[in-house]
Amino acid sequence: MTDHAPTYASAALRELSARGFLEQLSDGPAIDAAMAGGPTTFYIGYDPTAASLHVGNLVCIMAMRRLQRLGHRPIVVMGSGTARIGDPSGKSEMRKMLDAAAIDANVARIRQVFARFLDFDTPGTAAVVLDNYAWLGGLGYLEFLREVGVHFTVNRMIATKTYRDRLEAEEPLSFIEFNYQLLQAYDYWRLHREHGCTLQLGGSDQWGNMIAGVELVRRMGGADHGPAHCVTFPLLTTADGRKMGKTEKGAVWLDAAMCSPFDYYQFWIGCHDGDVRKLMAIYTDLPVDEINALCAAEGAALRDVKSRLAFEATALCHGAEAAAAARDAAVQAFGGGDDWSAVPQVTLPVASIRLIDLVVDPAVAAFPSKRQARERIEGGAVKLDGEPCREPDRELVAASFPDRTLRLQAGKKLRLRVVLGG
RNA sequence: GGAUGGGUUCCCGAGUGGCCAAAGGGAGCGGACUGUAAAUCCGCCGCGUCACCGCUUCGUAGGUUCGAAUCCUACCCCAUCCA
Repeated sequence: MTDHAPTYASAALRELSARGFLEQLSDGPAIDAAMAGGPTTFYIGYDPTAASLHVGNLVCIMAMRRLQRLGHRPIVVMGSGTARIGDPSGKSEMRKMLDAAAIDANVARIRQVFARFLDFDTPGTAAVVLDNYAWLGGLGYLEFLREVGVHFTVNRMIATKTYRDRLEAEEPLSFIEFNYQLLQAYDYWRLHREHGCTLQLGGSDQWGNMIAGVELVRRMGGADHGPAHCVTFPLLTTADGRKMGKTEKGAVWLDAAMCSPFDYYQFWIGCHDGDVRKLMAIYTDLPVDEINALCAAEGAALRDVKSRLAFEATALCHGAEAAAAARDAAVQAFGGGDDWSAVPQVTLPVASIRLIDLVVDPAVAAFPSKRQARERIEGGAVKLDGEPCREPDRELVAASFPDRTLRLQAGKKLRLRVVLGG
């Protein structure tokens, strides 16, 4: 990826390249020239198919942040319209269709995430959020076919990876999904025409859809703002080849309600040694030189570099205060401290409970089944207030703990304050 | 349409009538070690108040048998080859 990195004239591409963002460019030299020549309006689309974005999506958001800081103008497109269709890219089965209410609820929550990463105020480069339902919602079928449909050949479409994979696997590709690419291309055309957008960014699985947009803009004769381009970013994997951003508990969400700052911080600090530099380059604002200097550390010193990574990343997403709290909590919870005030807390509405029942309670969910919980407890995986407890049947009585609160430690990762009674 | 081989627990993959909840490997989890990392070693790895008991599982539905993942029947799906 960084093998023969070309030298770019634009600060934008130099920055993205140096930080490991670039995967494919529709026309590198042209993009470089355009961005070197002045502010470029670019966009990324997000389909609100979940209530929050996760760290996988964050790659693109950080790229937007980088570009905005270099004077370019971001447009975030919330795909309320396209979410009603479902993008088949990278999926082997049709996604279940979402109803309008669910989509609207998702949009409302996701919008808030962007406020943390992008600047919505500075005149000239302020980010804007648009919703493609605004132009897709009222689209007339005949009109759309005549205006847009004529520019696509089915021959060409089924040759693209997204559709070809599905067809070759002989998995059903519904007609509604087959239309997805046209709608995304149409988004680009509208943004180009009405907002002067000349660059689309996205994950590498979006290449086919994005190129379709680039071509549509050209065919629609929209040269007013210069040619349209697109750039993709790599799908990040960890040093041992796993998809970035997944943990045992699922995706690492950016919404504090779905993934606490404490857990978010833990996600970063738990990364592999070999990933630290790459993650810092993409997920923090630290200058490349500083990252290189930090990552020169070896052995145990890398631990401090990781905590820096975790702090920076958490601060961006949840604010410096929450990040500091997460860091302090981590030091306490994993460093043998007693002050767990910043560690996540759950309350169980009972005056007493057996250890095994506690540990399996949905609110705690330390282990997947009672059988395993029993085995783990007997194997010494659980500590209460710092003391190992190997008795699954031990009755925990609220009154015997200060403030009816106990510090629960289960396995390597889970740290929780448990309040009994309520 | 025909032939042959196959569908096994998260994945790969053994198992061809009882000793099979099902070898082995991977992943995962827990413990030790450590740097909340890696490597290594040990343990666990369907569910259940749970050691030697019960329940559910080996493509689906039936059948034979005291007893089946293993045999029979039909059906579905996959791979390769032929037309």
